[in-house]
Amino acid sequence: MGITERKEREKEQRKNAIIDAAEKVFFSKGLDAATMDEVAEAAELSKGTLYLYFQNKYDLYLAINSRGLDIMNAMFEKAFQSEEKGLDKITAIGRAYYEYYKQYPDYFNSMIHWDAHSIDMTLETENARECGQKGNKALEIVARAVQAGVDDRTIRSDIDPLKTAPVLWGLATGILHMLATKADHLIEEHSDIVGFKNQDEMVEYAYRLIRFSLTNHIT
Amino acid sequence: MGITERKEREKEQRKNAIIDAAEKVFFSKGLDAATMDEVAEAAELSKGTLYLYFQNKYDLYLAINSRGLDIMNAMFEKAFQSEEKGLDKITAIGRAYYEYYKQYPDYFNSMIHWDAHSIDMTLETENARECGQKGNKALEIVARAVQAGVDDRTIRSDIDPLKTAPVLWGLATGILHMLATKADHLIEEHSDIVGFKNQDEMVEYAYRLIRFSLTNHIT
DNA sequence: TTATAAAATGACTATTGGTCATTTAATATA
DNA sequence: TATATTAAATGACCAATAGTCATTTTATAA
Repeated sequence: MGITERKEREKEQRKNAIIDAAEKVFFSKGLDAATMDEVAEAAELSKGTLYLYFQNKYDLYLAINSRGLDIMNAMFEKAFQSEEKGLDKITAIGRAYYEYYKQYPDYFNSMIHWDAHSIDMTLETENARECGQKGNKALEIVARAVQAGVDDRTIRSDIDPLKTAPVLWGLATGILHMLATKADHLIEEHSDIVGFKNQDEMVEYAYRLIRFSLTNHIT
Repeated sequence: MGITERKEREKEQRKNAIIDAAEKVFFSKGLDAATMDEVAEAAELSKGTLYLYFQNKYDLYLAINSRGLDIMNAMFEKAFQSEEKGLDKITAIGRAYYEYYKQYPDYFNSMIHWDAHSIDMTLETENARECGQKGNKALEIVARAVQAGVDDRTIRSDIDPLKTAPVLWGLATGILHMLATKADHLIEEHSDIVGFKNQDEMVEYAYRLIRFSLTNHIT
């Protein structure tokens, strides 16, 4: 009898329905301002039910973030596949990261909040673990791309993939964080300090710099 | 009569005493878990008094962050002065940033929270403005260093200081954020993905890469 | 049809950010 | 010095909300 399976499936569906509702509420109001009552309302469930599926408010937020990471990793995989050469794979992943930021700003922001929260709170839930694993997966994709670049000589041979991948990740994340949190203000209000017309230009410039550091320049 | 001046001074002192107390509480418990009652208790004042000096909890947190930015900028200025050549100034500032992260991890973390908060909440208080200005000042110091490097030819002549400064800032911040939020976990638990023994090594590697991208390599 | 198990509910509690009428202290005035 | 006025501090209070749990409802098994 497939009753257990069906129930399992329904449970998963309900869980996803809650996450759907939570996205709407959290993304429109922000994590702090959003209330669990509002999420319950949006999900057409009672508040108590939410806590049958998620340990607490932040655990639910991590479930949202986990979804975002899936989308991001899918975009990374696609970018990886789309190019032949290692260096081009890296560039493609970098562009995919920027695309992710632009197409899914709310998911991207959830990553920033995840980061900030990890400083003073470590949650030991399934969602927290999944987020961690998916973060590692992103790193692995980058590492594979760097390795490919070392192998096909499109990047400098003295580059260590296991060192370069996390560094590239940090560098790109730093730029995109800046876009998400400060860039617009700087570009619009402080053109005397920041010489970019828009975000595209800043990403292009930053990526070119990074790319430059990976390639060989001895003639 | 200097009564007004003295009162002004006392007000400032009280404000600082509150920030002192708030640092202890916020840094030990984290922004969310800390309560205003605890801050009041630590400051030996009633809770109501806190709100005579700060608009709300987060405004008080920004006052803490503002202090951190002062320390950071002072370290940057010192680093800038410590070297003759532009490229060395940039390197020194980068190292000062890392030193700041290590010596004042709590202040550094407050910057991360500031970032994250700026996504869904913009506070229009004096402390918020001060933080913004001090952030810009950091950027200016970097820009001056880059300009010096262009002038003395220690960095590539096609580098635009007003573009490069914010990018460098984003890159370095990205690396240090990673150290603050993920690096230890990655280094200890995922040595198969991340090839660093410790944080020092990661910063060295990342900075070398960035430095490489600023210098001339045509023989 | 009845018993059992699973899922959902929503009233309730505890916590806490923020307020404000009242009190206390400091300064100015007579 | 005594009194009036202004400034600073207080803490009881309120509203909002995360999280709980005894009770009810629904689904499944006997």
